[in-house]
Amino acid sequence: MRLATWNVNSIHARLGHLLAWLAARQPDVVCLQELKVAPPRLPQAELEAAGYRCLAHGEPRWNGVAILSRREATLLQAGLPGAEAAGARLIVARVGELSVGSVYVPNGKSIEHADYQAKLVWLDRLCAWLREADWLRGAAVLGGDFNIAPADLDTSDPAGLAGQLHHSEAERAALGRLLGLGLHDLFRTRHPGAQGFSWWDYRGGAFHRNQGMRLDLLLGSSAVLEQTSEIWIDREFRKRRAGFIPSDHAPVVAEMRGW
DNA sequence: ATGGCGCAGCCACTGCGA
Repeated sequence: MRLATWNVNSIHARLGHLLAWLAARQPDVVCLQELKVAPPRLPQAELEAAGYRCLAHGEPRWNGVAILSRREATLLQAGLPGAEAAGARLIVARVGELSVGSVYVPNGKSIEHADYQAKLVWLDRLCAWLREADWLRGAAVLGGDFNIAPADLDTSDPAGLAGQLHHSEAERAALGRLLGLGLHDLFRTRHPGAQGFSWWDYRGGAFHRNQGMRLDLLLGSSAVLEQTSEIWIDREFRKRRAGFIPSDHAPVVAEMRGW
């Protein structure tokens, strides 16, 4: 089974790119973030024609998360309870024996901004909700844009950006508490010393210069880690291709023996 | 000249992303 997460930066603007990627990579389950579309305007027909069911939690203009699957999927949760005002940032579904969550953590703007404190509160609420979640105890994956560079290896300028947004101790501690629930950062676990970014700024030729961060993570339970044979970042689809403007994020893809 | 992006929407500017 092939499972992926991808912040598409608007599912409408990216639809042609997304369909080309689905056809090329043939993933079985995909966590999407930043749909930026009201639910009635989701491209359900195009996704179905491509062979994918789509469970989504969206709102106009901002945020929005979805889970695509080739198999039947059952919705377990749409929205983080108690954090609805922060936007549509969480959806959880069951696909066969596997539970899958797609998450879009608030950006935070800057460590001086009120949104940064709201980001930390949101992460604490997610952690508290997951602690009580039955679905996390079995074969489970939480995939998405966590908006945190987990360690210095995951950013192109660890000295210059030390303590700044995505790099602060408080953000990394919050991510650490999520991992403390029994989750594993699949990329880091399988590639302990490798530097692999998943986001590059649109500006300044950042992708070409490989100035980026690893913000997009697949966190798996122990049962999932045992079944993960490979995990890789699909940089090909961050490149500008004929007729397509890419997202500023690349897909992160995991290969699993089970399910 | 101090930016060399891209998205959606009460649409020609603004807010947001990271």
